[in-house]
Parts: sequence; C-alpha cells; structure tokens
Amino acid sequence: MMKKISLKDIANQVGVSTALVSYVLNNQKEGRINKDVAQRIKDTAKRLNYRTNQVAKSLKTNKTFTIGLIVADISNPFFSSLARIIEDEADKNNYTVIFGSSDENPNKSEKLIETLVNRQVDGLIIAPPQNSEAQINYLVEQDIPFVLIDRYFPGIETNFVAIDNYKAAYTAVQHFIDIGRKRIGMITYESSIFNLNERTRGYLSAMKENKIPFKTNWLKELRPNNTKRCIEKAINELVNGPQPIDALLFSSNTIAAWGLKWLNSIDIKVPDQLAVISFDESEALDLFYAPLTYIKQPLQEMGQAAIKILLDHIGVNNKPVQVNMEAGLIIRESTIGQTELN
Amino acid sequence: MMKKISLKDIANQVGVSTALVSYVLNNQKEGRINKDVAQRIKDTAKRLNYRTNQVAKSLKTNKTFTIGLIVADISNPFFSSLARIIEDEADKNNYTVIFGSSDENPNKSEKLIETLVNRQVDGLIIAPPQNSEAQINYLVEQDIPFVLIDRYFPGIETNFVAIDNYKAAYTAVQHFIDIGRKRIGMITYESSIFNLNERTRGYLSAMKENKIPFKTNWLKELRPNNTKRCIEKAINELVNGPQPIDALLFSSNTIAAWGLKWLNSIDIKVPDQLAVISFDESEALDLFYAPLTYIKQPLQEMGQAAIKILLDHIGVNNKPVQVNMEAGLIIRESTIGQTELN
DNA sequence: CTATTTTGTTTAAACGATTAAACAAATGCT
DNA sequence: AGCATTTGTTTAATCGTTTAAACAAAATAG
Repeated sequence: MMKKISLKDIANQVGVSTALVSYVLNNQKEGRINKDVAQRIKDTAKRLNYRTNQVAKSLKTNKTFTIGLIVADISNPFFSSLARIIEDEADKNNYTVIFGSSDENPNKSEKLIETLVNRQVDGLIIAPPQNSEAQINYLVEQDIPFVLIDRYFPGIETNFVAIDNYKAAYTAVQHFIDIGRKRIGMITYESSIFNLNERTRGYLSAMKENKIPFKTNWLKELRPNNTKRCIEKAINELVNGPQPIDALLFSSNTIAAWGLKWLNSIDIKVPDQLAVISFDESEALDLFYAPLTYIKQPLQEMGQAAIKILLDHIGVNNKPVQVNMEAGLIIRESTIGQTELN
Repeated sequence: MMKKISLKDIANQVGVSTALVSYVLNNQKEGRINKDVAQRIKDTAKRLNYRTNQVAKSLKTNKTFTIGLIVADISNPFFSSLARIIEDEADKNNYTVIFGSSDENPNKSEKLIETLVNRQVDGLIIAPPQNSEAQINYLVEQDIPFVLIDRYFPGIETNFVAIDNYKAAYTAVQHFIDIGRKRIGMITYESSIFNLNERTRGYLSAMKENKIPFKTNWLKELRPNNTKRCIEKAINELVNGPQPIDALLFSSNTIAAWGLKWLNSIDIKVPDQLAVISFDESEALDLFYAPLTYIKQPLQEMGQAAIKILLDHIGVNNKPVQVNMEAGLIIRESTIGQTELN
C-alpha cells in the first residue's frame, strides 16, 4: 500500500501550515484567506490526489457518518430490499452503512452491536431478535441513537418503525372469510418476537370475531430449526386431517417459499382446494402458478422513516418516535382464482 | 450521547499510566506486569464497561479491519447471497463489511470506491460495472488491495474470482441440443461486461459447433433501461416469428424472473413448447410450474475465495490470483419435463 | 502618529489509542 | 559490596485531522 498523502504533505509543498490547508479544503474562514494561497493549496491537493483520512477526521470530530444496520439475514429478500432503501437514504445524507446479520440469534446480535458501537457508528438501525431486550436497554442507557425496524419491544421505550401486524393478519383472514373460506390455517414461527405474535393474535381475533369455530391444530407454530421438514409436516397435517383446511396464511416469505414448493409437490390445487396468503412479497410469489395474494409492507416508507428518525436523534435528545404503518393486501389468484372469477 | 470511557479514565481510576492499561488490555508484555495491578485494571475496565475506540486504534495502527463491498445491487438475491457469505467469512477473520450498490453505474461505483478508500478500508471486493476500468486501474496504481468478483477485465491484471461463463453457457446450450432442441434463443443485456459477453460467446459457439443454423434475431440484447417491457417484446418476437424458438436461455436471474412471468401470461407451455434455462438460482425459479433448469454458481466457494485472496493481499505484495470456477447445470423440469419423462 | 481593527497565517492542543524507549526499583550474581 | 539483570511502570511521540487562540502585518480610524 502506497504512502497516503496527508495535509502535512500539501502544507510542506505549498509552504504553509496544516491548519491553513485544513481551513481551505473545508471552505472555512472564507474571505479571510488569501485567494492566491487558497488556489495553490487546492491545486496542490488535486495534483497530489489528496483524499482526507476519514478515520482521523472521525476521531477528532467524534462523528463517523456511519450507520450500523443489523438485520436477521441480509440474504433474505425482505431485509436486502430494506437494506437497499436504507443505503440509498443514508447516502443522500452522506452516511455509509455497515451491516451485519444476526440470524435471529441474540448472541450474534449482541456481538454485532458491540462491534458497531466500538467502531463509533453514529447510530443503529436494528431488527432485533427475540431475547435481545437487554442489549436494547443497554443502548438506551448508553444514549446511543438507534431505531428498531420491523420488530420492537412494547415494554421498552424506543424509536421504532413497523407495520400493524395485528391488523395485517386480521385483514388477510377477513379476506379468506369474505371469499367464503371457513377452515383457515396459519403457519408461523414459534417465537416471542412481537411482530409474529401480533400476526397470530390478528389471525385468532379475526377467527373469533367472525365466529369461526377454531381448531387448535389449525395454528402451526414451527420450531426455528429444521424448518423445511417442519413446514412439510405442518402442511400435511393441515390438509390431510379429518377437517382439512381450505385457506392458509403463511406468516413470512421464507415459510411461504418452502410451503408453496411442498404444496406443488403434493398437488394441492390453489386456490380451488386451498386459498393461500403470505406475508411479504418476493419474485417467488409471482411465479407460483396462482400468483399469491400477499401482505405488502411499505418497505420504501419504512426505510425512509427509519433513517429520518435516526438522523433526527443523532446528537439531539429527542423524544422516541414510534411509527406503525399500515400494510396492504394485494389480492391475486391464490385467493381469487380463475375458477371463481368465471 | 454519554461520555465514553477511555483508557485515560481507567488509568486515572487505577492510578497508573494509560500505557500500562493499554498493555494489560491487549495482553502485551505478559509476565512483566504485576498480577495485582493487571487484575485491578481488568476489573476497572469491566466495571466502567470500557469499549476500545476502534477509530482511534485504527488511526494509530493504520488498520481498520474493514472490508468494502461494492455490488451492482444489494437487493438482487445473487448479490445479497454473496454478501451474506462474504460477511460470514469476514467475521471469521474479525473483519466488518461496509457495502454499497453501484446500480451498474460507473459514476456511482467511482464515488463508492472513493468513499470507502477515504474510510481507510483494508481492502475491497468489487463487482465492477462496465466502463469502470479507470477506477480499477486507479486502485492498482494506489496499491489498494482488492478482488473483483463475478466480473473482471481481461486487460487488467487484478485478483478476481469468477466462473467460466463461456463454458457455462456452452453447457446449457449443449443440454438444449441433447434433448433435441434446435431453435435456441437467448436473452441477455447489451453490455460490455466481460461475463455477459462470455455467456453470449458460449451460446454462439455451442450453436456453431453443433452446426445449428443460427438466426441473428434469436439473440436478443436488451438495453439496460425499461427492461421489463423490452423482455416482453423480445419474447414475443422469439416465440411468434415464422421460425419460433423451442428453447430459451436467460442470461441472468432478473431477466429470468420477468421473462417467466411473461411466459406465464402469454400461456407458453414449458418445456413442451419452450425449454428454458436460466443463469443463477432463486426461489422464484423453484416455484415456476416447471421448476427451472439453471446454471448454479458456486457462491459459497466464490465468496470464501474472494475473502481469502483479499486477506492474502492486505499488507503483502503478492502476485494477482485469478480464479475461474466451474458452474453447475442443475437439470429440472423446464428442460426435462414430465411429458418427456413418461 | 498612535490606537484599533482587519486580514492572513501559525501555534499548539486535542481526539484515544499504541509503542519504543527511558527509567526506577528490586533481585541476582560473584 | 558492586554491577548486571530482571521486573514493573512511565514518558512521550505518533497517527491525521480540527480548531480555538495567538500572533504579525497591513489597513483604517481618530
């Protein structure tokens, strides 16, 4: 690695102090600096191809213009889409993004938070895994600016941006009922994550308020491990029982992807035999033979809001901002199939 | 933001110099330090919840343990999967990843490189867009360690990790021919990016060597803008002409996703009417009614190789390492459909 | 013709770590 | 006892910036 050009090098070349060089290159003390000297400094900087050392600058100014982003898994389209939006918004404000994947594991998440905080990020955007309350409280105590995204802990007063998952699930189930389905199943993860619980609560609540006799085994809660086979088993139980379901809600895009593959391979006809709705969108849901009705989260707005709130809390002690957005239900053939349209 | 604890705070509390604190916390000068004092320093560090300021450390040691990753678009599953692998490998080596998306735009890519270099990343992993040769040469001149991934410039001597795209495309076309297809089309981007050209070259070469009379309009090269409608138009021309094609190769996952949706909506039967192969995998290709035969890139190996090569070039002036891996052809129903199996 | 202000620039401390070198005290060796 | 070595710790410079404060020279005012 070549020796890097520093302010000092420019100062030496021009024959002035580093202070002056710094002032000129930062356009400070405008008017007070000799035009000639200023020009010579600028020229020399360009000629030597000077690049400011952000690390030194950050140390001195106590500002890194860096945001830490912690998601469950950057390779999950939900999070990578969000990451892209956050990246763009951050960039508009001259921030750079460092990211990490927690795999829904609180230990990993804690390690990531520590790493990012040690690197003096100006703030964090986090989709917290379950059992990570302590870390979040730590951030609150340390007064480190952060915004939770997608999930949050109702017991902790923090900034967050999420959707109303209760309502979203409720609306989905209501849609099933509106199209005449009564035996409605749901597959979700067994988890204490607030947003997932809200989805389950919405499902149960919609069933109840529509006076649908609910069978406990219509709700399948998956252990996080060995997911693929668990989903297959769950689906088998749901469709093969004495009271097979006629509608199914997947609580996440990953569950939906595995689930749809299995539905394909056991030849369940969607929507005739089984109407299907999934949370989150993905290319995959479009290419299923009956394009899926899905719950669309306003990712763009969520990402933008997260950045805005975060930046509004960097260096200022503002009150927590909590945003619950509304998801949309995009109705397609997996619930209103060709058959029913004709 | 609360005042952060520094070495000085610990030193003051314990009544020693910061140097000693630094030595103890870094386990240096082992044995030479009074056990008692060492313990007191460690205890105090823990009690005060000391976290080293990486920015200061980086400035002094001239090492950030940060890798910059520049891809075309982090929300593209190909790149987000790669990003995840790179993240994991980086983490194993105590590195953190900063990322940016170039949108295949050399200006953005240049800006990103500048930002990341200013932040003193120890090295870069880059999927370079077309017309970014100058930037890459700049990195070479500046002796900044980097590895190109997915694409590279044959004219520039750099580290790179890629697949043999010529061979991959050739193999795909050969597979079409082996199953009796002769009128084989290809949709790709019009681009000077080496890997795409190689794919085209592989396609043409396979056609030629199999003595398939090639029609120029079987090869559709898309302008990067307005892609969706261009793909639809291209497909219409390919399947509606006087000599409709009976096999189609998509040169990327994004083209495939749009293309398959369109094939669905104009009711082309895959594979009976049209056998289909795509580059890259994605959940979407699995859920198509005839799961797609696709060219599988060894992402895991590529990501791992990239990190290994990069780390081998940080701080050392090793010779460029160039890796061309072999892609696999995963054969599924879009070429060997049920009909032909029976 | 001083005193004051303005203009242009430098000095020097600071950010929070690292680390070579210096130093002091205790111990070992003959 | 006298010298060398070992042990334990501190001093001080440094990384590349920023920036308040000091300074010097020139311009303006009274």
